[in-house]
Amino acid sequence: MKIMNVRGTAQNDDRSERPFERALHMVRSAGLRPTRQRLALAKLLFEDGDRHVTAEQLHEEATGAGVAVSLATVYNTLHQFTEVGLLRQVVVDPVRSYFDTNTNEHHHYYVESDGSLEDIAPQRVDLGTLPPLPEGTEIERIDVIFRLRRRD
Amino acid sequence: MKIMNVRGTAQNDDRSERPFERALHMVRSAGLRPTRQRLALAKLLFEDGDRHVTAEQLHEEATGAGVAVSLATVYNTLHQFTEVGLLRQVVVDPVRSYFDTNTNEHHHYYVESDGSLEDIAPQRVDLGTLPPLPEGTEIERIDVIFRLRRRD
DNA sequence: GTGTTTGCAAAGTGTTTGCAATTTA
DNA sequence: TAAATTGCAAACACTTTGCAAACAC
Repeated sequence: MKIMNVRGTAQNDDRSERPFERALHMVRSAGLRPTRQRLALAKLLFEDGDRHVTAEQLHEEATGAGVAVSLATVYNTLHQFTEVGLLRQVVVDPVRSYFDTNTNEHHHYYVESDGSLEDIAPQRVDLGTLPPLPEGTEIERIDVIFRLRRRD
Repeated sequence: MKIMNVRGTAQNDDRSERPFERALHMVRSAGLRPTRQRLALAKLLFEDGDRHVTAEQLHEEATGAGVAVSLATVYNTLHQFTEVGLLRQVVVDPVRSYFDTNTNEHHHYYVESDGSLEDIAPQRVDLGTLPPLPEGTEIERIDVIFRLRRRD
């Protein structure tokens, strides 16, 4: 079952389908060719609920799972998935790029010391009245990042 | 007039002093040797109210102002200033690193298309009740970023 | 003087790209 | 078969580092 959102980009619902079918269908309905690499990466990314990965991590994971994918392809795929709305890029660290499988509105906890990133449901963060925006601009998105440290 | 904040780091008040004196004093009270380069950079950074700069920008500015500083020194200085609390690093763009002369609590407007960054006073953003934090963690800082696009 | 800081050029990191070989439709 | 995609290695941009020369105290 496929769904298109307002911008016409593919949406990842349907957690119940088998991983492979699901990956196939997600890639297809995003308008991308279902290549071996894309399917393998989609499967890794989307079969286990919400995830936050770096290109390096995903590449190692794929390699470890016996899927031969070059790092360059992982980068390309992550960006393509982001463009079609299957992923969202999270900017929390000046050196690493994280990609989030949750594309809905939500916020993040970030523990810099171990690089861990966790979702916060949007209704847990109430921004109240929005501040006046600079002339001639409109909001594209609001990111709220709780930067945490481990106690002790 | 110098002030130390709770963490014992130097604070940049005293906008009224002449730029050079001010720079000298800020660098000194931060426990850094007042070298020609540090003073020149501090002067550029702090003489004109709140600023957001990248290393590259500051380097060009210094060079343009007739101050010979190597880019490596600019990077080192920006990080040293950040460590001692004179600057704060703002993470909004996966490729550029911004440094903010406003080290007090506040938030940001960011227009990705032109890389412009603007402060939002903390009292304009009311976060209401904070969400429950992951076990064993505490808040270091909360970043709210309004990602904007230009209308038209 | 002595320890700190600088500049340079070289090395590093994460990421992107050009292009031939491969794969999908 | 035609167009899209991949992989490799080289190129990239930004940032850090090693070490000798310059500088602050």
